[in-house]
Amino acid sequence: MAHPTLETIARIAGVSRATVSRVVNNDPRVGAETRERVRQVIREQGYHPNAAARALVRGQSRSIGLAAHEALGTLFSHAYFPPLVQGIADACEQRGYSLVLSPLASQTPEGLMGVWQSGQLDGVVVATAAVGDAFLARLQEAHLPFVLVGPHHARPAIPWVSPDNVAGGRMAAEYLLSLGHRRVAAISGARGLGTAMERLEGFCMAMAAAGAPVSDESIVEGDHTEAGGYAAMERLLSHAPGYEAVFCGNDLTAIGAMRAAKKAGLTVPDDLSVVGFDDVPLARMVDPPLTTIRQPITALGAAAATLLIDVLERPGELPPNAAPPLLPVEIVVRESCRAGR
Amino acid sequence: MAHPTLETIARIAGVSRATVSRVVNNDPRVGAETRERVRQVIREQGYHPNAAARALVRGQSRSIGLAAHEALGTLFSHAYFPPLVQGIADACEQRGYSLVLSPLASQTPEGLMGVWQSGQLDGVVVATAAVGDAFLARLQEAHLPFVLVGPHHARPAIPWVSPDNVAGGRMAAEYLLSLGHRRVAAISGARGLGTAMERLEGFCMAMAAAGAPVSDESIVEGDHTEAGGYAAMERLLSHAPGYEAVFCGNDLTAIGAMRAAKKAGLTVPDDLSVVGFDDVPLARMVDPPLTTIRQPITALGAAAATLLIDVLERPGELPPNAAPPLLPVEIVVRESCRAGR
DNA sequence: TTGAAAGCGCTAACAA
DNA sequence: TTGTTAGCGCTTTCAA
Repeated sequence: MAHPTLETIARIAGVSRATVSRVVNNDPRVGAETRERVRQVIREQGYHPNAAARALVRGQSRSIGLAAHEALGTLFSHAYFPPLVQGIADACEQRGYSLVLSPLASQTPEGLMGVWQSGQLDGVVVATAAVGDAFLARLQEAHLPFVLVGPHHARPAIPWVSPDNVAGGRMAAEYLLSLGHRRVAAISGARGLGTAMERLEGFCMAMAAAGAPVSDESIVEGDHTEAGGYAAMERLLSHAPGYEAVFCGNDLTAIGAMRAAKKAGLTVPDDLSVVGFDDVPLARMVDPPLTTIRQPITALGAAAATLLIDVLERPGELPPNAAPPLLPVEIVVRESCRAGR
Repeated sequence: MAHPTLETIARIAGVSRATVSRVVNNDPRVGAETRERVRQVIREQGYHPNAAARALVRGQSRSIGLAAHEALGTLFSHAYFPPLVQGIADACEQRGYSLVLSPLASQTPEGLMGVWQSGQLDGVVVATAAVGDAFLARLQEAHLPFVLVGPHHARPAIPWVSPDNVAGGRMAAEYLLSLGHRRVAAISGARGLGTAMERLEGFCMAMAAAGAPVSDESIVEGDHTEAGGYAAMERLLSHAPGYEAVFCGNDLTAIGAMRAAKKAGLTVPDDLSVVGFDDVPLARMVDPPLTTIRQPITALGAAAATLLIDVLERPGELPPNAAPPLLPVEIVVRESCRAGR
């Protein structure tokens, strides 16, 4: 017998299907003796409830999807994505949910809608910093619950989780300031990217609070890639040299910036202090090891999945406007900064 | 109307459920006019077939799982895993399958069996180098089709895909030999790990073919981690110094070995040439950039998923003993090797 | 505490 | 070419 069904168990145990179902679902309304006998048969026969049948009758699948706006091809090469997936997977396991990766692949709107509307998923974690509004609209149209990873202030009813980017930017600035640096530049991520803007905001706030100069010139736009960081640093160096330190919107940017600094004959940290953001594994391995703001990415993924599952299991219970908890970040001091003067 | 069903569409279009089903499944036995009308209604109503109902009646879910023997926590920190997942996901998308990540999380045998036996998955890709025999036995017991990523010769009936590790080991040795080195050591992965043994085998074959010495002393066992590579290199240096080059079982090992060499006052590549295996992203970023054997990891994932889906869709069609195609590897020459003498 | 029966949304064998 | 019908394996009233 490859796959016994409820019926099989019921017949062998001499009870009805309903009773077996109750036993399987821990319904208290079953006699102790009957329960034991049924359990015994279930064990003997190696019975496991059929997921599809359950999903059909219950109207939910106990699985959630992971969606990303970017092409799948690039996702797993980001240092960011894998630990995020891990956090999501951890939380799913803990709550007894399956994690389905497919919908992030089907990039055509039709493909996406097909998956989303098929009832295969109870909800989805949208793991992308730059969520297009069209994407969100489509998601809402699908009547599929979802949560966002990353800050989102435009549509208030959407639940989201995020690291405390503002605090991180502030920490970076305060650290550099504490080292005695005054002329501190910043290479941000793309304007319009909430995450990047928050980090920059924290940085600027701390600089302003200390009376340190921040100008249009001292802040250049990167794109969160190594190449972007390199290019941005080159621009910084050519247009307005003389900075003692630079705060970078993420680690890749910082690594690119260090490469450009080296190329320009500067030594990090002797001539230029550099602070990154994220603490990707690479950060500790570059030369010099990068001082950076650590983002709890795995925790972020877990928080997102947990929030989603909470929404799924207790619909309407969470006040949608409740401010989501910001996950704490911390500074990891390594060797890319040195005291000024 | 949140979710129209077949019934809804049938009623509106004035046909039977069967006809709608035929249209949805592209069954040719539908009149052109009827088909068009039904399609129209489907579009208007935003109908999408319910996945659970389909899975129930068809007895298959069109989704596959990804299983790993190791703890989930460590998986996504390996440089190897993310691109593998990407390849699998790519192939899944192409064939219209969903990829479910959950089963690699539930580490208890009961948890695993629950998922595997629930019919939620049509098959699973087992992505782990060191598959325990108990694990395989359990998998077979579940009557769930699966394929292995990585070489597997012990149980012949199990389909697997693998990079050409032997050729890779040979390439590394031949390259080092061509540079004029004779005293070449090797730091392998764990004995008993098929992948590691194949790489070493290729290396030894090429060395032997060239009449270069290989001894028990010149081959030490690592564990495919950076720390393991560091420790192994230290051992090599203390017990039998004077090697001109070292072939490492993977890149992490090579990076650790380079660190140990530096620590011992050796310069890479001037005093010691180092070759790695895998070509993880890190390989190009370390100093000096690592010469290594590139493994097509994403292609490997895609091949595994494709093979699995082939097995699922054409049961019995593939001769189980057919030698699986070995995916080609290539040497990536960077700056960690220098000509000898 | 237990069972009978209806039905979740779909496919497929059989009829017409 | 189309419709009727019988389930797929499960949960869940409603009765007993």
